[in-house]
Amino acid sequence: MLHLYDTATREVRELALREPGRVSIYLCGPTVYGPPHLGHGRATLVYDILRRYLEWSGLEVRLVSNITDIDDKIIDRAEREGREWSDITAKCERVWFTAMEGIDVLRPTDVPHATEYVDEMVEMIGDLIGRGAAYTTSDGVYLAVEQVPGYGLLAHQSLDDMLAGGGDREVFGAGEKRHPADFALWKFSKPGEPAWASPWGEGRPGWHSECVVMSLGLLGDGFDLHCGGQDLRFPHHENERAQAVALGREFARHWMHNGFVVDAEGEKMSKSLGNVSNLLDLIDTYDPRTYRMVLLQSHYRSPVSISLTGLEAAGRAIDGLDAFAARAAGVATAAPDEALMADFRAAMDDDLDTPRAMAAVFDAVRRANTAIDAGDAATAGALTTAVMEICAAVGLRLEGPGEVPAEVAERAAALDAARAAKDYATADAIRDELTSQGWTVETTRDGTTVRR
RNA sequence: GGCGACGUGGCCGAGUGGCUGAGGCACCGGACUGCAAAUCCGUUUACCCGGGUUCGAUUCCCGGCGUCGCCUCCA
Repeated sequence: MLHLYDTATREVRELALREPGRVSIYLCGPTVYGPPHLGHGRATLVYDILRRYLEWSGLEVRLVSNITDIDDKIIDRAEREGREWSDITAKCERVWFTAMEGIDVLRPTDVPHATEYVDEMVEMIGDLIGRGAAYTTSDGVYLAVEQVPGYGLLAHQSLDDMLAGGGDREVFGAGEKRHPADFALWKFSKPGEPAWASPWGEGRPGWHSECVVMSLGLLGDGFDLHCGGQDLRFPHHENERAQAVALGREFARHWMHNGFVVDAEGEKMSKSLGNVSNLLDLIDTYDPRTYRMVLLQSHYRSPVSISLTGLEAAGRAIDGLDAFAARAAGVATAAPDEALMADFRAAMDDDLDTPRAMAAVFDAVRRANTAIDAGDAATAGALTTAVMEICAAVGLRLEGPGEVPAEVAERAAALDAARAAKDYATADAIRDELTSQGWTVETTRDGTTVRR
C-alpha cells in the first residue's frame, strides 16, 4: 500500500483509506486571474501521476480540485483592465484546462467553483460565529485562531514564534483583529466590487473558506488526502484546517505538499517575484512530455530547477523510450515481467519514488533491447509489456511506430533496394529526403523503418 | 528573530554506515553499419569545510560556510 510523507506528522506513513478501495483527494486548484505557470504545472503533474498510479492500482479515485473564481487579484485585474471580473475568470479557466490538456493532466473528477458555493460558505461562517470562533469587524468577519486547538499543526510553529519576525507586510484588516494571525472569512465589498449578500453585510468570501466547504461537502468528513504546493501549507491549509476544527469536524487525514519549481539561480519561481514562466510557452517549445519526465526523474518533495538543458536532457530520454516503443511494437505480447512490476510498485509505494521507478524502466529498456537483439522473445516480451504498463501508470505516453503513409513506406523500400544494389548515392539521397520530411530513418539488417 | 529544506561526478538527479557507491543527459573508446541512425559493451569524473562518534562516514552528531523556502491569502 502507498506510503506518503505527511506534513502534519512529518513522517512517511501509510495512506490509510477511510473506505477500502476508494480514495478521496482534495487538491487546491488555481485562482484564475492569469496564465498557468511552471509551478502550477508541477503541482498538477505530481498529483496527476499520483492519481493515475492509484487508479492503475485498482482504486477508485475521487479527485476534487477547485477553481478559485473570486479573489482580490481577480478584482484588481478587472479594475486595471476595465473588464468584467467574470470575463477574466472564464477566459483564464479555459486557458487553464487547455494547458492541462496540453501536458496530459487528467481532468479532476470534480471541479467546483468558489462562486457556486457562496451560500454554503455564508452558512459555515454563521456557524463559526455561533460557536464563538469568529467575529465581525468594520471590514469583515474573522476567524479567531486562538480558539482553534492545535493551530500551527502544518506550520510547525507556535503563534508567538510566527509573529516574532517577518511582520513588515501589509496585513488585511490588521487594525481591528483580535489577534494578528486571525484571517478573513468574509470581506465587505467596496462599491463596484462583486458582492454577495450575507447576514453581516454584502461582500465576498475569504480565500480559505471555499476549500473547507467544498472538500467537506463533496468528499465528506475525514477525507483521505489534502494536497497542494508547499506554499499552501501555511497559511492556506493551516487556515482551512482551523475552520474545520472550529466547526468540530474531522478534516483531511493526510497532508501532502509538493516542492517548488526554482529558476536557474535556485530561486523560487512564483508570480510574486515576477519571474513567471508560462506553461503554454513550454508546451509550444517542447514536447509536453518533457516536463512530466523532468518531474518523474526528481522527487516530488525536492525543489526542481527547470532549465533548457534539463528539458532537453529529458527530451532525449523520451526519444530513447519512443525509439524503444517503436522497436518493441514488433515484439510478441507477453505477461509483464513480475520482478520489474514489483520494483515499480515498491518504488511508488515508498513516498512516490518516481526517480527509482524511472531508473528501473530505463534499465528494463536496455535489457529488453539486448533481448530483442539476441532473439530472446520471451524476455523481450515480458519486459516490453512491463515497461509499457509502467509508463501508462505514470501518464507517460510513448509514441510507437505510428501511421506511415504508403508513399513513405515505398520510399523506405526503395532505400533498401538501392542498398541491396550497393547504389549508396541513391540510398543516401532517399534517406536525406525522408529525414528532411521529419521522419526518423532507421536502417537495420532487417530493413528500413521510419517513424515520426 | 523563529521554523524548515538543502549543498553528490561536466550537467540534472537518486541513495546508502563498509560490498562492483541508481538512473537520465553529455563526452570518449569499441561492436554493429557501405556511411549513418537505432541498439549494445566499456572508460572517465563525486559526496561543501572543520571537528567528533565508529574498526570504518558521503551517509550519524556538533560547529562553520553557502543556497533556498515559510513566518497572514503565491502551485
